[in-house]
Amino acid sequence: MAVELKDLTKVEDNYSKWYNELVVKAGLAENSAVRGCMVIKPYGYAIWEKMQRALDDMFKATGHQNAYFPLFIPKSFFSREASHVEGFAKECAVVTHYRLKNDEAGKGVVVDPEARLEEELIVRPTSETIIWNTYKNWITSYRDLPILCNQWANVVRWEMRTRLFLRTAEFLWQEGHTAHATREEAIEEAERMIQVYKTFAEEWMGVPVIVGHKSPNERFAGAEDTLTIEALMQDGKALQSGTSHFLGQNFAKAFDVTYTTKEGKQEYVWATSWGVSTRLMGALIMAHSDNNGLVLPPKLAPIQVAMVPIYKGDEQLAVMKERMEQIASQLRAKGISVKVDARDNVRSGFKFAEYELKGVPVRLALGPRDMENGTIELARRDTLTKQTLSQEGIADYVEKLLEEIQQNIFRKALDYRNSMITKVDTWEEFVEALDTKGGFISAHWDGTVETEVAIKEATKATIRCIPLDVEPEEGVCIHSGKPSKCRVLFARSY
RNA sequence: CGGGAUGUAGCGCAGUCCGGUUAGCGCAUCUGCUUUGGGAGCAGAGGGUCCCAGGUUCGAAUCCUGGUAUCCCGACCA
Repeated sequence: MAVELKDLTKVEDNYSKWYNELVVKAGLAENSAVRGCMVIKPYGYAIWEKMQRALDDMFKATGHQNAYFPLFIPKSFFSREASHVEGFAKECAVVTHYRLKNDEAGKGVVVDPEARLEEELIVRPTSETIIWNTYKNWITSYRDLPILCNQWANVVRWEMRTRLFLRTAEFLWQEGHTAHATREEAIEEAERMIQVYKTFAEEWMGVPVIVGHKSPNERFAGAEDTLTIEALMQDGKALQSGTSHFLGQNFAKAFDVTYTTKEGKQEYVWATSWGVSTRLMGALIMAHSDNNGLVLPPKLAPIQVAMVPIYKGDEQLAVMKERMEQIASQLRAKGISVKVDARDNVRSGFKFAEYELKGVPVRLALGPRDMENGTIELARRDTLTKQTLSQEGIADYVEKLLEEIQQNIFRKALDYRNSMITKVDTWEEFVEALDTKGGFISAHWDGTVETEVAIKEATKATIRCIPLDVEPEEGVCIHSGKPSKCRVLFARSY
């Protein structure tokens, strides 16, 4: 066993270090030899696959289809939409050549200077431009609309500083790109998809999120409106976990995508795009884990139940293994993923620690005492409690328990999140809440970019969102003192 | 891109200031015995381009010059 289990840094000591160690030690991912990129290990990928499948089902259920577009985007595409290029230009990987050759001076392989591309290719940081360049060919009539496509892909953003899952140079994501005949239909689509994300985050990941609009300053480059789901991590910092953009007619105009209406008129198409990434795994890890390791919600756990024998000698092991397989097949019949761990080269205690580190929701241990009494020991990862139960009916019990754990993990995160929303009315309260407590701060803002930027410079806190369900309330801006019509949520964030 | 640090066994590190036996420790690995209801113990073994290149020296992991990679802090991050 190559995983080193001991000495996980404590959450309170250094959150960043703890997170990093956890990701590596639990076998989820590690930094690659390539700058800023990430290697996702099989166990981590298994979680991602479950997330992917659940999301994909939700996209299909809302009428979307999968498609795939090119990795390389001609440079000129970017200059079509002015704010889009401004938003991404600083972090693009650029392909300039198409051939290598052996160095004549004998020092390995070099880029062949003769093989320079006439127009550079950009490795996609997001695919709006190449997709709208394609949609131009797909759309001529109102009969062609809507187009509801999703792409599962990897994208590259040359971030200056990276962190496993949260911000890597290359990451996996899905990006939905839809085209609509009317403004209303596109807005409805953007709102529908942010709700899909909310449902996924809360019901699958057990991570409560706040849905809202981004302030103009935090909007996606090229969007008219950006909807976001904002989650809160255990160190009190916010994490933007998914976004859905109403793009207006910006990309249709940039790529000249028009359609003929029923009345025979030419109109520009309305667009949305929406995406979530492997960053969600970072959210999952940071939202639930403790000093013993990961805590995974049952719906996303690659292994839902681990079974560990406690035994002396091969004969005992054989007997227990057989009994465990019987119980395991009862569980599997209910669609529960079970691992019977009959390895005889590591000890039981090691296995206990390992499954805790990996966040397996339920552990069943079977020892000589249990064999005698017809009992089994059940340990819950979320509460770290143990109980001895009858082997009779254990499958039914575990089935219900997994649902309870799923609920409990969400409930716990929700209670914490709710306790970390602080209402303040003055600048002093605002700064103090940020420094001593963290979390979301609900405060009045005058609605201007200048104030937003000034607050960011003074405190590093940004407007995470203007919640959808915000209630109108007269007040004055905590920074400028100008009138405000509603509260917005501030936080320091990842 | 600015500031700081690091590069020695699979992983984590000591040794470098002040050059000198065969480069060392912990974890991991392998072998044997004993153990087994929460991360086993003892004994033994294997494993090295001391980041790369050049220089100084009788002698370089150690000193000098250049290069390179990684990490941290900032800036940046729809």
